[in-house]
Amino acid sequence: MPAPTARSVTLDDVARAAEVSRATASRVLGGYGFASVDARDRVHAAADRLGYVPNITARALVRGTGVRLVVAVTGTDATVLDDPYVDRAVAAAARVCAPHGVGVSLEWLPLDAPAGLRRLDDRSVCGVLLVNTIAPVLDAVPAGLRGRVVSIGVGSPAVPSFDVDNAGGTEAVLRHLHAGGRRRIAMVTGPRWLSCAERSVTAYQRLMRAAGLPVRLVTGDFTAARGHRAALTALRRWPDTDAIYAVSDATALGVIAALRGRGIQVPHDVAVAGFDDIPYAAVSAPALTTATHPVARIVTAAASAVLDGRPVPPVTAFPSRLVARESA
Amino acid sequence: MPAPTARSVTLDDVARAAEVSRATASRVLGGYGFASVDARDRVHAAADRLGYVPNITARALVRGTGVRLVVAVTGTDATVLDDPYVDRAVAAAARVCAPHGVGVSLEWLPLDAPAGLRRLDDRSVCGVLLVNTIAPVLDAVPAGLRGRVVSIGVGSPAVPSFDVDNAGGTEAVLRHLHAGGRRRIAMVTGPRWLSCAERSVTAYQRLMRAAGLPVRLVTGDFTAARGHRAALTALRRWPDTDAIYAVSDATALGVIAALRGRGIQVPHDVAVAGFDDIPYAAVSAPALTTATHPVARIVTAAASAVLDGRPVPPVTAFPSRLVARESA
DNA sequence: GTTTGTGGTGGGAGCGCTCTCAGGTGTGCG
DNA sequence: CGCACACCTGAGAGCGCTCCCACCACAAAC
Repeated sequence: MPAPTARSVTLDDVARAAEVSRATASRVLGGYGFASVDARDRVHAAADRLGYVPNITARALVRGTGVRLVVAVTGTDATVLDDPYVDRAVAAAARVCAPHGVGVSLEWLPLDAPAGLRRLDDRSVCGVLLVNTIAPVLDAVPAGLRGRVVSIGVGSPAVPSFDVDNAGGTEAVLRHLHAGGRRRIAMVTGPRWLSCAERSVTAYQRLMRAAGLPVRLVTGDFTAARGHRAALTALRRWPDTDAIYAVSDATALGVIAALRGRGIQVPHDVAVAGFDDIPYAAVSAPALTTATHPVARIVTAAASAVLDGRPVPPVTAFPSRLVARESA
Repeated sequence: MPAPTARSVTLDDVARAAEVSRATASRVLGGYGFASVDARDRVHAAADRLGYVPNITARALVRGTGVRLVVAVTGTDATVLDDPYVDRAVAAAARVCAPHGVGVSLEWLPLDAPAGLRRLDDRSVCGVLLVNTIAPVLDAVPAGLRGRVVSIGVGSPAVPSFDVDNAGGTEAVLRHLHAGGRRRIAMVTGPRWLSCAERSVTAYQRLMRAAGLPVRLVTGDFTAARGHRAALTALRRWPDTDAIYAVSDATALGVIAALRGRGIQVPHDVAVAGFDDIPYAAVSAPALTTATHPVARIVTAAASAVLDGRPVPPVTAFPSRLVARESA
């Protein structure tokens, strides 16, 4: 339970000191309505002298605007909150919200309890950013939250989506591998319940089939550890694999570590590509070829949309771009 | 400007539906004071039926408790907010705060404007976590914020500190390098204005002098790019360097990339060690030897202390532990 | 002279909640 | 029977703010 904070200077104090009414002080400080130059000066002087800082809680209460934006991450367990993608999203959201005096909360939305969203239907919540979410969660958005929820990923008629062009990014990576002469390309997927990761899988399947190449899928979960295991599985099943495309960079780094452990040269024997362009992709050995997308821009756009409360187009797609480095 | 949220079910609605007064409903839902079994049942039933969610803003206003916790990061520019350490801190803080309905804001505190803290002396702020801060900022903590501020790093008489044992961690790493036969150990520092990073430098200097070994310092800034440059500088100045200790893992990964670029074998020719144990330390090539410290635990402790408002010991130190991997 | 602005001001309601306080009603005990 | 002492309840003040609305003074237009 947060402890009460010390009493501070209120608008009443300022008004009294400036010898005007609270309404006038509010008008001056809020910058709306009329006020004589004289009153304006006196109020500003008093506010400065007293060190007045408006109480955002009270403002939020009367305006009914909410004071925190929730980043809700869907997943099987709370470890999804440790994802670097989530970290970046929270940081970007926090930066957008800070000037509004709005805080950011991180919530885990269990995969099997989509109704958990209801808990957020509280007027202190000015918006929700759904990360890595699934259709049942979108369907469970309570009416009171409508218009204040956006999804970073899959959308729905009721929930606008700000999304990465996973299919386009996947295509760029696969074309690059193909251009490098790779033909037996395995893919380490994300969790299969996550439709935005599945879009990459669908794109992979489509492109491989179109090119008459074999489809080789191993399920991963975005983590490096799982990527490590997945690489070994792929090599066991299809020893002639000459490239591995991982749906996240963390996974790709795990794949590279596994190959190194097996004495397999990257990219000479097996090329490896990831997806995300995390900071360490550039300094891994070999430096990781991946697809980049503007997480910060996506989240900034999404958070701004929620905060502004403007109507938003149902889908805003952000392009993904190939970053060719050493690993493929 | 956040948009007004839809009108939702209030305590009055619940009270009316349960045919009790607002006070009784509040008492039942708040779990304090007396209430007959009958009233209790009716209120709970009504709350469930109506889908009542308390408005945390209103509660915070009347209790005067604040609804957001600010993570304030000191640095020369806003890019400090992209630090993975900061990301982890925000995520951990958000997780502690969420159950209290408290949001987390991220603020950048310019290095040359310690008074920026004053802006936070607002009753909507229930606490401040100072990250990577410096003495002038601590001295500038406004009176109204006293008791609600803790520092992750250097402390002061007015501001309790939750800190990593940088000196101990540095000692552990250097002893490990020494035990591996390394004698010409260069160090890539953090920003020189950051006293908690400087503690590592002091420990390095002390230990090297005590062992009669040369002190070789290059200034870094925690980034991989700077680590890359710093490694080249160190090699130019002291070509016989046989180990590089970087004060952050990101820096160390940059160092390894630079050495690889020069065709220098790690750890055969030059050993490399970092500090932090970020997730990618384990999957880099070679896997990075580093010192780990419990960021999540530190921040959790700090955030809980602020939220609880209990008096806190002036300094709480968290041990740092060597993680020996391949790079040293 | 009356009407219609137009700039300026303050009263006051009310956002949704907590919590004090003054009052009940019922039981046990001297 | 009176009194203390539970248990239980609701009226109401008030957290700090915004903003509607009534009001006033004065000037311009009819």
